[in-house]
Amino acid sequence: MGTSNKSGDQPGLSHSILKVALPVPLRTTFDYLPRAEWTSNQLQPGTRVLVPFGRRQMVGLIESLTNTTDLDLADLKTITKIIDPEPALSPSMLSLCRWVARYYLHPPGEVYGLALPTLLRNQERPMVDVSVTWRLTQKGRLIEINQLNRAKRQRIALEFLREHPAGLQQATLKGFGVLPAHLKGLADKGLVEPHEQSDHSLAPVPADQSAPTTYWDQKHCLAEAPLTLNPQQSQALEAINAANEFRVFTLAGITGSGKTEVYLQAIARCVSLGRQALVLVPEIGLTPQTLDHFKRRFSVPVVAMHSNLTDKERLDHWNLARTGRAAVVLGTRSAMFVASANLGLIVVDEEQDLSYKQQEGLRFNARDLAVVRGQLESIPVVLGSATPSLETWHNSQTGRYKALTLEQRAGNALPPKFKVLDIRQQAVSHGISEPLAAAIDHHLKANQQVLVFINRRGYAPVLMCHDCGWFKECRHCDHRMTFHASPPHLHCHHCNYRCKTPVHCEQCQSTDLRPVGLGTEQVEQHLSAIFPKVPVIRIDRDSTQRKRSMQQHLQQINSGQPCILVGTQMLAKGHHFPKVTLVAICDIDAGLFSVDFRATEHTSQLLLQVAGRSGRGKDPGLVMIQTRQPEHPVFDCLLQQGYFHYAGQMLQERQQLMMPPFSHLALLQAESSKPEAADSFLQQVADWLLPLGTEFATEIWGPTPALMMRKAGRFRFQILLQSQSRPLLHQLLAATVQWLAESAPSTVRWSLDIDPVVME
DNA sequence: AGCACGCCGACT
DNA sequence: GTCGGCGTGCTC
Repeated sequence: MGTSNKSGDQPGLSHSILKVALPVPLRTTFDYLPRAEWTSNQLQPGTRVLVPFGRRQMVGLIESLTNTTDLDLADLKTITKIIDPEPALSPSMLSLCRWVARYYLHPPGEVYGLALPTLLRNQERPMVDVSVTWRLTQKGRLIEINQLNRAKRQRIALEFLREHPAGLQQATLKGFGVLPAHLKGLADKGLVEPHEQSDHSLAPVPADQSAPTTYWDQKHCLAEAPLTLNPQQSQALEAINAANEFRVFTLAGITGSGKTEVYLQAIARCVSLGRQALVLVPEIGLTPQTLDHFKRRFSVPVVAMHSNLTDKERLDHWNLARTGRAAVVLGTRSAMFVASANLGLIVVDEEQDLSYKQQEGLRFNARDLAVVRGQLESIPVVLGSATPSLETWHNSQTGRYKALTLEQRAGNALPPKFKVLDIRQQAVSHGISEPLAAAIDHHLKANQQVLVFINRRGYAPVLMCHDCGWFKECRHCDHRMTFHASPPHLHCHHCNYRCKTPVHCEQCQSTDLRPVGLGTEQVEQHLSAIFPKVPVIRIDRDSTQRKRSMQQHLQQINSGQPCILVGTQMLAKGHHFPKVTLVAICDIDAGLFSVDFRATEHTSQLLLQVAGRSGRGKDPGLVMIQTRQPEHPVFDCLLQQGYFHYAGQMLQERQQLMMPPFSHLALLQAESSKPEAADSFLQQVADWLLPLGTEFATEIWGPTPALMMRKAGRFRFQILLQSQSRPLLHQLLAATVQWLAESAPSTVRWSLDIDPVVME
């Protein structure tokens, strides 16, 4: 700790120190000095800079300006250079990032890194692509070309440039074998000169000169006519449109009730006011169809933001949004960090979806950040869902969020009928009971399609020795290997380890190894056997790995011919299958009895989502649920009285147990290659934490082994912290993180999950 | 995270 | 004798 020479002691040196965030896993920024010739305009927070760090140069971001430092002023290094002529992050994005770093107790440099496209994170690449054009100088125009006979490429370049007096792009010249070095050679001789030009891909010029900040025609935002809204939809739309400051709306509507149309019209109104909209969809929901739907509706620029884009595409889209040229940004959770110059509305579709929670690194929840960002930017936020998360539902019940409800199915579609099949006394073959098989047959004969849902891929979750009960476990995880039939192999779904199918039992040498339990492959095979004339289409991660296979499957389904769809949750989300009239849920029981206190919530949401795939056309839908637990309250309460009633019941249970949303959780995990290291370290943490529990009104549970103690060859332990006071919990966590960063041995990796949603 | 420095095993 | 294993420590 430096005590002398604090710059703050020196008069006249206001704001002469820059706090720079660097992409290192340290919970601090680093202080640097600017060069004397730089103006404060060049040094605005959010600007990218190159700085010496250790013995290398790193790209960082000016976090703030200050005039004090904890170090000796003489120890500070000087910023090497300013990379961009303007800040990469706006003040509001900086505020969001600061909030995130504080709330999730995460290294600031990594948070800012998330808000920048990869290409800008560690490269010295300019923010906006500048394509370099070369043209001849006066000397280059006049020189006798034979003087370049000894430099063949330079001569070629000069010849080309003489044919194109307006100049040629460096990339074009490269196509003729002229490299930057050759051009540099010519430039050194004074024959050519570079001429910088901003990338034309960012070109759409203001259509209306009187409104220079908007890059589209506000009077003509729509490319196709909106649908007619029913009274409830209109009411919801009006409520959203009336909000001109921060306000969170929950749009709760059963599947098919037309939430999307409400979003689209709210977005239309937002862009007609010249402002931008940010729309978040679940990972699996951002299909080309969704994007097409938006692009078809709007005549203003819509850009996508998701992990399948190339780095260059992401940079371009980011720039379009940042500079206000993209009217709508449609993306997955990471899109919450995309800056928009003039954001007017945030929509989060299917807000309960687990893919909004990042499960490693910075474990943020994009839905929660939507609310924070809405508040920072003073704009309305819409959280839409047929089956809202209990947190969101609770907030809308207590009036913190404004509840909007859609109860009518759009068009003439009727709600599906539910039938619970008690299969305890039934003959069940490969997961399909006789009454279910009969119902499938019936629907197929009526020229309808059938969807069979099993949330497990592969053939069977276990391949077991019939003589002694032995089964193969993963060599890296505490988990059985899943049996896959085509091609035959064993596969660990937790670490991706694969091996050959064993021929005999490793314990008793018996060759009688049998698949136990259900997977999509098995059901597909069985249904093909009993309905040989009907195509059976399996949709899961394995069957859709090839690039266009999902699209091909969807095409076949949309042709409308009778067929059976077998699949995992991939089928449950976001698809519209108008010809499906029967949905079968084979194996719901596993989801009802999990140790995770959120299991019933997630299972009921998934069940209704799958059910919602049926009867979306003109024919009514039937949902058959096979179970050995027909008396479970989920069936009575959820299916008879609906999700909102069931949500109320689940909330009461949560309140009795003082679980979220009636308390706040944080999960501290530690892992190491040797079990003792992580365990004993967490024991130390617990010893340190326990005496503080009372003072900070926080309960400390653990350390306990993680549900799967060994995963991918590492041993995992955890401590769960629970408190009714968010600020106190947070204070305790902040102190804990500091303690951890100082004292964790290098063999132990730890992570902190604030507001965990799945307790692995 | 990188990248150094630093102290003990098998090798051109 | 050295090349190199990864443990520890530091980065404004």
